[in-house]
Amino acid sequence: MSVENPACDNDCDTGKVNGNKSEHVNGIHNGYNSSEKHKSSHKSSSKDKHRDKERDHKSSSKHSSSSRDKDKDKSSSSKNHSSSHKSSSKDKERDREHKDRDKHKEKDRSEKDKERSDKDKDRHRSDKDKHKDKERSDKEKHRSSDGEKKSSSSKDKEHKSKDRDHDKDRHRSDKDKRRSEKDRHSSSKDKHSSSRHKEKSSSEKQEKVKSEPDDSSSIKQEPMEVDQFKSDQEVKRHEKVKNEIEDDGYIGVNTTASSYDFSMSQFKDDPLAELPLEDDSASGEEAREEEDKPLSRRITPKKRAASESEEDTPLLQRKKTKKKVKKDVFDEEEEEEEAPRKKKKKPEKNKAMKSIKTEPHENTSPTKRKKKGEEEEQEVWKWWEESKKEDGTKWHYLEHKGPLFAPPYELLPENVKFRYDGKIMKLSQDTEEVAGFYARMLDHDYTTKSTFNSNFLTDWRKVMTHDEAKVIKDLAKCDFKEMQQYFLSVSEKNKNRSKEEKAALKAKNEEIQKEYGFCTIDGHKEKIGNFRIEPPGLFRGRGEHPKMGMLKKRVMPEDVLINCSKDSKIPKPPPGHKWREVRHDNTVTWLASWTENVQGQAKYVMLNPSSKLKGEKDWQKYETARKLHKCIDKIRDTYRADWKAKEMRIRQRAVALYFIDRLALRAGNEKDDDQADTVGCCSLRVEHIELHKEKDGKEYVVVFDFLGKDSIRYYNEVPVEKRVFKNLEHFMENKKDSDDLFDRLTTQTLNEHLKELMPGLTAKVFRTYNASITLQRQLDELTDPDATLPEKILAYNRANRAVAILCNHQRAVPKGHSKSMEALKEKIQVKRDQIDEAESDLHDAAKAAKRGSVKEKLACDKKKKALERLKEQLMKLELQETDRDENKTIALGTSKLNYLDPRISVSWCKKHGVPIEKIYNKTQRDKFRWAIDMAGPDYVF
DNA sequence: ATACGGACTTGATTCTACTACA
DNA sequence: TGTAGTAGAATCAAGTCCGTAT
Repeated sequence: MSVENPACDNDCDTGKVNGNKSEHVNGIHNGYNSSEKHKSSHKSSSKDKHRDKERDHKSSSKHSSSSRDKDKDKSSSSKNHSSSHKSSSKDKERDREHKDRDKHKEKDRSEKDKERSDKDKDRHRSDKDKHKDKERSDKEKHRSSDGEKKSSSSKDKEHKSKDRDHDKDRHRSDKDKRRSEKDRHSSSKDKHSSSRHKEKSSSEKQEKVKSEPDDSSSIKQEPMEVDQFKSDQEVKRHEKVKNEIEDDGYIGVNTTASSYDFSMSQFKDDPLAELPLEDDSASGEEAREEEDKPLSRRITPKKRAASESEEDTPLLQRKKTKKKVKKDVFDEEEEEEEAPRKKKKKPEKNKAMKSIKTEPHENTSPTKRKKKGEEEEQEVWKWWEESKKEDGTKWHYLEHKGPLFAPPYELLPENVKFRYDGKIMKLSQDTEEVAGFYARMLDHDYTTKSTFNSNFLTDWRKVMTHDEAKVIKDLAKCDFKEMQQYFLSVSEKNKNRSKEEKAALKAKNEEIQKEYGFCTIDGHKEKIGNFRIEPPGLFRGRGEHPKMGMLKKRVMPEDVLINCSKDSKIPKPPPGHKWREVRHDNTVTWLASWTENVQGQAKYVMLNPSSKLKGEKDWQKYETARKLHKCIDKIRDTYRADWKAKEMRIRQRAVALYFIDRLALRAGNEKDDDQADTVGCCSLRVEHIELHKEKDGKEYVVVFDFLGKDSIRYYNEVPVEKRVFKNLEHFMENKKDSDDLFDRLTTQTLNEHLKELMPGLTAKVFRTYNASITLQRQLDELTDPDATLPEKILAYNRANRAVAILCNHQRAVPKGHSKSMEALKEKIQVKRDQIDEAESDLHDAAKAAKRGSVKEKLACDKKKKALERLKEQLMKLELQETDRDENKTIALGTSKLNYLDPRISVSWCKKHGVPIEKIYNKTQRDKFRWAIDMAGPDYVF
């Protein structure tokens, strides 16, 4: 199947290809070492590496499960050199642990194999086959032998036979291979950045448009499916749900949980889709206005720093021009709100803010909400009912207590020894602290990676005393075992704390939260998101991060910038310390910041998502997405037309945009070599796609396979239009695997172009837009107004899931998943038996009732009711089963929190009488308070 | 033009607290 | 009452995008 944006279904073949997301392996492709990567200044090196990696990963995936096991064994024995000779006692211990883990893994593996093969089977099935499946009973399915499944799965495309655990194992072993391979390659590493440039010019010459038949006229507008991987359970559920519900029109043509139908006609019927594009001239003017903004009006940090005295100059004026544009946009959108919005008089905020403490502003409309239990009444600031600030400043008054620093290091007890080369060694405080960071991670896979180990050792030696550094040179000779044991025992002790201790601790934490967790902003008390400064530790990059294992240093007040109102009570640094700087910049939202030493990036203390500052921005984000909805047709027409453009630059842009729109890919900024090698749309390389004129019965299939954000694998097989396909072929001509696919395109140029199409439009808006519109359409499609509450919730989760799949949001299979599924299944079986029993009981009772007395009739009624109750319970359990299984590898949270316009969910809840608590938990309700308050049942995205 | 860095959002993982169950 | 499992919260890495410096 192709996972794609259902809203953008105007172009491709009807078919779905069985790509699948289930095996987008989570961050686990990191298994090869790239410690040398950052040393090489040539991008090609990392790219080559990546190619190697992918090659490996392709070939390795061909392994049968047994060879995988072998690999695994190999890997455990072939851990990198330095870590392989850790002290023998440690090894034993770890071995034991590994064995335990392996046992579990083995179990999991066999199960996963089964599941995977099921999935694979399903995935590759033609539609006809799928229909056959529908007819097959789940019992039959379960009976079918594992072996059979395996053999069928092994025929499947290699990629698909993966899941996280396997990958982890495999990669660990493949790592070494890769390393050696890489080394081999490294000598021949091409400096392709320069070669790429050369090629650019050469390919420029080739870029005459080949006259292709205009196939745009033959756009197929048949329904397109976002099909997901199907599993055993899905088929099973499919049957159940289909039988029970489909007749009622509960679910569309294909009722598989994972196959959603999206039809263009539906799209076209959308009244909003037909709305004319916004006035171009107006938007052009806005853009011009933006451009016209004098540089002098803009604030630079330098300026800021240079002129502490300048603080008083009205900052609000500085960004006025820009913000005016924003404001216009926003206001315009606000008018479209169907939720009645009482416009309140704008409070005068910038005067005498000092005097305002935590009292709610008189002009705001706080409502009082009684929270359950002891919780006192909480003021709710309905900022969304106020008009927006026009001047672009983020606040007028800001007061807070400053960040909370990590607790100081506590020395280990005397009896906890560190040994080097078998000999006890007393470490200095700093050295011991850093050693402790490593000891805590001993159980983690990280410590088996040589990049991690070498980075750690390097940084560790930096904090050592001269004498220590003279001795400690080989990590393999270090024995952290006692330290690790100690930490484990401490955490064990913490777990077993008495009630009183726990209560005391809780109280203490609440106290801290009370003191540091809130700030006063424009007269309102608001929650801070992360008031704790990150404690020191070892950097844990995701994927193959060249800096993993480096020491994240302790942040001192001298490193911290404080941002607050000049006239506020300025937070006091801890005794004996000073802040690095106190500034009063109300054009930013952070309260404190510091620079982290590993990547040199700024870290910020910011407000909680429930705050006005964050909420307003969030709201605005969805408004931009809604605006895109109005001109999406035109934009799609534009990029389709651009596929035929003369200029390569424009064609590349158009094809990239098509991917971003249809597949919800991320923009894909350029990355440095000292980061993990991951890509997005604009940074895709030739090696990341494969073109198939024909694949699995589909024409013009593009296979994407790359590591995206967080090194999460994106794998998708997508049938595209011929013109896109031809363009891609053209883009790939005369290029090496490691060359950029879109060599004339950067995120900047793409976004510039998008800005011209619609003010405020950037690549990421497409993700938001497509996620939200998908949710809305899915909800419309999947919700049966007459369904029971659990069914409705299942429908919601499915709609949510469709989005998560579109966005490729994955998670590791929860630890006890298979176990808990089994338990659930057992429960269901028990329930079924009960129902059988109840049915026969009822049968008897009915007979008796026919003959007779009132008493018997009553008994019969009673039995009837009991049976109904049981059936209801069964259905609930079954729904739970489906939901849980479908969610196994998919993370719903991210899309719920970041991509789905909450008003869609809120209106759905209101329309269908679903309590909002069933959809949003407390934090989410806090974050989306504005939406809950504002959206009525008729809200349309 | 492009490199760089600031500010903010997005995202998976890890920690913790709570809940359901034996 | 203790425990396992899970949901929710916290954490912090890794993106996007924008403006400025070079």
